[in-house]
Amino acid sequence: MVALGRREQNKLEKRGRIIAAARALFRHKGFDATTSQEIADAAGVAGGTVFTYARTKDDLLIMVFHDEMMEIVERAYVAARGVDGLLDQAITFFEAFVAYHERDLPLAHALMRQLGFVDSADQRTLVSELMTSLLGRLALLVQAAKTDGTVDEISALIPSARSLFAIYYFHLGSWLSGYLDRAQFDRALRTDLGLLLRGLS
Amino acid sequence: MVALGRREQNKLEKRGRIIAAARALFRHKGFDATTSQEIADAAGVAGGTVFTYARTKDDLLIMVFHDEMMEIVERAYVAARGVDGLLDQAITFFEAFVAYHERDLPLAHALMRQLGFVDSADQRTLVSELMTSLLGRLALLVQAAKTDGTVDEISALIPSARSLFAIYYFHLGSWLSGYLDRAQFDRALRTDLGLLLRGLS
DNA sequence: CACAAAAAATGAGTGCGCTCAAATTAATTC
DNA sequence: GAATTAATTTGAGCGCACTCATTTTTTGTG
Repeated sequence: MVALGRREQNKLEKRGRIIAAARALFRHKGFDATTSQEIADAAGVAGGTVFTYARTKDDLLIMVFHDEMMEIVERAYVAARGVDGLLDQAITFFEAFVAYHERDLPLAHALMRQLGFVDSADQRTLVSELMTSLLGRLALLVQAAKTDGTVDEISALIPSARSLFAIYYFHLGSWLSGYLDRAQFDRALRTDLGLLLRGLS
Repeated sequence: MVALGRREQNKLEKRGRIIAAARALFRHKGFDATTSQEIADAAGVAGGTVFTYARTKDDLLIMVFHDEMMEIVERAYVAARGVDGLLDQAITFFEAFVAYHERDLPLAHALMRQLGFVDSADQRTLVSELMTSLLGRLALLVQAAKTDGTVDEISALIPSARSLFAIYYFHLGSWLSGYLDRAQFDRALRTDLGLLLRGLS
């Protein structure tokens, strides 16, 4: 067993307080309206301390989402396994994320904007972890749906999972950015995922 | 003929100066390093004036890209028509954008980040215009490649064009965000576009 | 326990995006 | 062409994300 020194303990606990404070404030007041000073106050640390745990306020947003999103991936996978046909499975899978975002659209907007381009190594680590988990689950669905005899390695199915996700992600952005309303989003997603399954030609 | 009053004239010309100044400075110093005051100075207006022509500095970035991107769409279409097979046509098409971004990666990063989520109506207008043009051209390529006898309306081919673009856009983000290097990007793009053409099942 | 070295926290300070009340300029009316 | 109204410009000022020299806390050593 690895004994965490007092220092490590404190840091971990403080980090937790900061993320929790950020989450609560982002939810309650919105991302932009929340100041880093408020987060610091709520976490019981000085203003500057926040920035030793997160390089930017944006990093904080990613941290806030990371844990919750990891759970949604599992929930989405379980839900998807409960339906028949890869198309409906994929839609059910993504629906779990949409439902999650729908509970706090303004924050979803902020996240979308942040994910659009990731520039810090810290963010990349968190997002990579999330994507690996998400694509892995999707790939499992694809694997189970394969009926053509070939027993593909899961890694060979990542491109398929990635393509499904790419299409979902594009439409998600269109919806959150206000190009599509929710009904249009659902329709476009089904259409385009279907197209991917069937093939363009 | 519509006579533009002196006022309209001035506004148009001033708008042009501001965008041109922003473009030059963004290219020369980078987006973040350029201050709105510098743009104002270079355009010969007061600091506040910049924000009557663009609501935010981000809007300015979209404006800077809009015109150039519209041209790239045409160039990309012409280039794509010169090759055979929809897959290679699509790759050639997107390659034109990649080549454009490659000339100024830092700025491409900034744009990517901005497109991730669009919140102002001004931005939405510009981006919509661009996407309509882009998807229209892609749809033309798809139409020309159709050999199955069906004579589809161009609007019926938008989902196909959209799906192609969605996959490109996802990989573009992965590349610009540093998840993929250029070679990996090329490979992933070809793989996934091919998958879309053939179909997952 | 005393002391030194390293790590972490602090908060006043800085620069920049953006606002807005006041000033300027253009259009309109008689 | 003066007077009135409307549109545009202006720049000082504000708030907030982020920095960094200093202080405080923790760990390691004899």
